[in-house]
Amino acid sequence: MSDVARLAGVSIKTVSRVVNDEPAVHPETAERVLAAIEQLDFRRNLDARNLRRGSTTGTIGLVVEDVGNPFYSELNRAVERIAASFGRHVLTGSSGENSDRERELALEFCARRVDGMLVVPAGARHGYLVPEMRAGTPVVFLDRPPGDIVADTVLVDNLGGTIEAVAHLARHGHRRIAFLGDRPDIFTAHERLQGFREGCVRAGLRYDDRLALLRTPTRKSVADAVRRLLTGPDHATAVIAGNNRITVQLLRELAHVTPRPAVVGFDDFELADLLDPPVTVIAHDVSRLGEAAAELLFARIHGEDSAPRKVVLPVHLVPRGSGEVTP
Amino acid sequence: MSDVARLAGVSIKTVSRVVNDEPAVHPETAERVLAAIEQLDFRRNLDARNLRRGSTTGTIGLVVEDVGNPFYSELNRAVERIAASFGRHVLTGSSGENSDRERELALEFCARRVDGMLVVPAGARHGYLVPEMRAGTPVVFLDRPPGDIVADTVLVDNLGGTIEAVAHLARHGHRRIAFLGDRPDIFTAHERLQGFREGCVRAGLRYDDRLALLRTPTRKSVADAVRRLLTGPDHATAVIAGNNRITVQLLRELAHVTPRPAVVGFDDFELADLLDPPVTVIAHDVSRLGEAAAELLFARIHGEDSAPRKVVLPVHLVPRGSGEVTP
DNA sequence: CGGCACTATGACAACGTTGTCGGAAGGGGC
DNA sequence: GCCCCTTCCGACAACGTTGTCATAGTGCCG
Repeated sequence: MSDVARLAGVSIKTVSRVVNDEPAVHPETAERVLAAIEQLDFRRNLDARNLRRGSTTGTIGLVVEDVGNPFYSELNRAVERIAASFGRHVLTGSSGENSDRERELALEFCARRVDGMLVVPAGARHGYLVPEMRAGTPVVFLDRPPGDIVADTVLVDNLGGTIEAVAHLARHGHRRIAFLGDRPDIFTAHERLQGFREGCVRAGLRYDDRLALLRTPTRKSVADAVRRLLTGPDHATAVIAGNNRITVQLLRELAHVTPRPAVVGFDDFELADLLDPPVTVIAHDVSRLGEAAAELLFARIHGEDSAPRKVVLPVHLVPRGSGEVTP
Repeated sequence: MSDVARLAGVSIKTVSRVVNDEPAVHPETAERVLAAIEQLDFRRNLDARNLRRGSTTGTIGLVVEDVGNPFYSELNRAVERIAASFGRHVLTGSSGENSDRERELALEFCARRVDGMLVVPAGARHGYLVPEMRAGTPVVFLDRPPGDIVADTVLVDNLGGTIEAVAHLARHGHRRIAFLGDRPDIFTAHERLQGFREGCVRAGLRYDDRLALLRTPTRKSVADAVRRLLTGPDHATAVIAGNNRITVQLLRELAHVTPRPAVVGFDDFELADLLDPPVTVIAHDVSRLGEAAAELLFARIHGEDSAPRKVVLPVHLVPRGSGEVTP
């Protein structure tokens, strides 16, 4: 900046005025300064500016499990949209369902002084964020609640959705329904299992522990589950898949299984309607989830200091065929 | 920091030493300082640190068309992986295929002094980046080349892939093949169209202009294209879809069309193998694309200053059924 | 005991901006 | 001629760190 000032024959303060569009600078002087800036390829140093002004960084952090997963990328897009409307940018990170990595990312983002943070928890303990929150970085949790603290949270109705799925299958005559979920330490997986149980009870079915299997969805684990739950003499006639990854793996495994069990998947996914049979899902509005969380976060950033809120977004069953098979 | 220093009864320099893990500080003193830090919830100001050290920001920018598109989100994930291995974070932005927005994002990221930037161009002019690049921010373009400047670029073999698709369909007896692409001003769309033409020539087919349609893929435009190209007396018996969005839209439109034309899609996508019939695609390794670009970028960041490189990654046809239909 | 090396610490300047304040120049009213 | 107001501009301090250098104390060697 001082180089610019020297070249333009003014003081650095005047240069500062020009780059900040402050009034009270003669048009002719401004012109000279702009020419000098152009000539020297001057870029003002944002760090220095922020330091001096104590201003915000203009970014928010977003920690998800995997930015490559369509579910989270849709979330990411929605968050980005809201952030852009508030003139902010988004710093993203994938925890890979690893709580240490989640913590590392979240603290790193705080150290960068993001204006706020959105976190899809991977771990169950979030006390490490309390000092940050107290220090003024608002945090909103989404899709899953924080482990051991109270904070703003936006969830979807996992329980209700799974209950509805069971009811739907029961209405179509299924008496032995299996549930295939993700690791039980993941909140959504746990809650959907609860919904499964509750759904069985409400539908008057005998809940059988051996019909619920909770594992990280890999090709192998799902194939194994199919073998154990959906084939053999005492097999289930219908199955509920606990999330989009599981549904996809499951469909892949079921491609050559006959008779084919009825399937209902939690989370909608692209092309579900084009498969044969089309896949019935418990759908929820992922964009809405991201938007709601981001909007809440910006309310906090702008000073809203009411008690922590807990929002639960509705889900709804989309019947497409795969869940309407009669056993 | 001075508060911490006062509370611990040391100078701020010593506090600085502690937070930076510098040697030559007495363990007991360090303990006192750490206690004070804890008690006061001290967070060091990264802006000041960066200002003083003139250090890098530790972030790289990534501008894509839409972080919500599975293609770009996979790219994003790959970039993030490489960035993490270099201890960097990723700032993402969606241009929405709008060149002004692309420019705005790119310049904004530069103003934030990212260490480097990856850009999937939306526009055709990138002269605006020259001053930034000269000022020391390396930029690597991926998936599409920059418009009017020379810079590092990582592409996939659009031409070869489409030629192969035409050859494949021709081998299965198709003589009238249609091409459905995105807006012609998008590089990949244009190049794939060229490949389509060239492929027709090589396969000894009469190239018919009316069989190629380039539009933004919307429900309506694709439905219209299906009506015009794939039905009626003189209809094509096979169609090549120019990217993943178009393929999906196309499949949706074709769901109830008989006889069903053969289909080959550019870009692989999830569940392509589970559709009926499974969809033949020209596949390329999206993760590899992101990794190659990110690796090149980090080489530049670390001072590699050879001439701008142009990398073209291979594609390969994955026959699955939809392209092997005989007319 | 003088000299030297080493450890632990602090004073101070500097990084590149911007906010505050004050001053010079010019114009207008009395 | 004097005062006051407005417009334009610069000197200077401050933001919160860290690098440089200096200093005091300690232990060891000859």
